[in-house]
Amino acid sequence: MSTPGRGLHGHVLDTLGPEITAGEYPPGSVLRTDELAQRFDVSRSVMREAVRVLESMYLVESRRRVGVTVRPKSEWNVYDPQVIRWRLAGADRPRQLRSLTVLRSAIEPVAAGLAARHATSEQCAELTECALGMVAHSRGHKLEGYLLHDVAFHRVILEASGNEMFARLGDVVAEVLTGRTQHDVMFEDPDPAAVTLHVQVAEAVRAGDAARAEELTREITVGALQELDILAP
Amino acid sequence: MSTPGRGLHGHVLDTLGPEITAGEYPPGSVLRTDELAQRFDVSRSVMREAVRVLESMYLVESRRRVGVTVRPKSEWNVYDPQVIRWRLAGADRPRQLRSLTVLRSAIEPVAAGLAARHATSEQCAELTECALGMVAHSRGHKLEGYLLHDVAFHRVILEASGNEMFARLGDVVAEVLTGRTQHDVMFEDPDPAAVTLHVQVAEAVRAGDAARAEELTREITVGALQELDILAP
DNA sequence: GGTGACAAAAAGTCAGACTTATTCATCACG
DNA sequence: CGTGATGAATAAGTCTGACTTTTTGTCACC
Repeated sequence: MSTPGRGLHGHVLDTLGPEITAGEYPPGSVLRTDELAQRFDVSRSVMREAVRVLESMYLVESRRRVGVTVRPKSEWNVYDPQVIRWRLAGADRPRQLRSLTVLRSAIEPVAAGLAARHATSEQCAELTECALGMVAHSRGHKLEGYLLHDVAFHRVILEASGNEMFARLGDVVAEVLTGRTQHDVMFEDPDPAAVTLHVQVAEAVRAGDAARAEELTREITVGALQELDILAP
Repeated sequence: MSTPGRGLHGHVLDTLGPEITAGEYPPGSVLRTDELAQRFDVSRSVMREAVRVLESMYLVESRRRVGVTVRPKSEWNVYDPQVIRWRLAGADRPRQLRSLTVLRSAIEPVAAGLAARHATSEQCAELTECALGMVAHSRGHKLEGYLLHDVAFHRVILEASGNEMFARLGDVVAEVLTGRTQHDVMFEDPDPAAVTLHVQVAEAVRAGDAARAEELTREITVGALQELDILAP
């Protein structure tokens, strides 16, 4: 995924971004453009472009006569897909995963409710197809296939909500679900109850039952929270 | 409060960003770096830095031999504070305001519930202070003072949730609330019921009653939705 | 009609010189 | 002593021009 190697400045970012988001430079640390350019063996122009990008992510601030200072974590643009990916690849991956899962638990039920109101018939069909795909891959260690349909399912829900802010979280959810399968929990077949819930959500959306779609999705996200030992109220 | 005039490339962005987010260039439009540099009377280096930033916001894509092509709206990083500001300042401000208010309605109740569990005593004190400030400015056309405390209130809630993703939405909520007061609805004193709800939320958080804090906040956000004629389920 | 070579176009890269704002230290003055 | 002005050092900011690389479109040729 991502967009690696789109030029020299991209390569610089692929190294420097993870370093910063991993907290290797404490807030207030000062980097010098010239030194960085030397370190990465690129020209100052290229280095400057990379710094501009980091600046637009609120990871650093460039000031005359001072240098490039690292901003405190609390100011980072944590919704930037690139930042999310860097952090998921780094040391505070568990923390990031928890934050994102809580975010999901807030967004997805509401999105499902809206989807029940706004989904087109094509989207309903896609949803059903995804749910059936999940069922088909729910037994016998077909985790890759299951994941594929799971991701697609949640993507469709978010898009069908008709809210662009929700729709853009599709990538984030995909990242979380993928990470969960690849690294963390879920060593064996998925929880049958979760699979059933997805099927029921698809039904509720098709039926236009917003309240039911919302509640069922809430149950799904509560399950996700519990997997990470995050207590549900 | 943005960060205007942080260099020539910033000035370019202040013009070009709003143009793109306003949809002046349809998706797939091609811009040339050299022409843009001429238009803004800056060097190519400066123009390239600006393009890099636009690229990191997924507004454009720069490809060799082709030029800088504008991406479809569906790919924009709509969570970038800069993009949000540009769009709020532009033509589809109403649409943006609706999206963000729906987002609020999903996030803030959950955040309030978490705040009831995690808020420090200092945060509880701040919250009460904000709520009282709202009460004090709720009558007699003191909209500026009311807004100030309202913004602070929601900021504290989001921060007290302990979730960094929620915390970073403080600026967005501030933007929405400010916009609402300055341009749109709310010509006279705020709804007394809303004021009361804020006080009650502060109480619930202090008491550690997560369910009550969540439900009361949900009522607040439902009110915000209704102000924009967005039907509540 | 498909295939491959060639040429044009635009972004990408680099090096070097110059400008400008900011900070810090020094020093004179109250 | 403090305090404020002065000036020098510093690192980012900017510009220019030359060169490279990749991609694409075209055109001849099979």
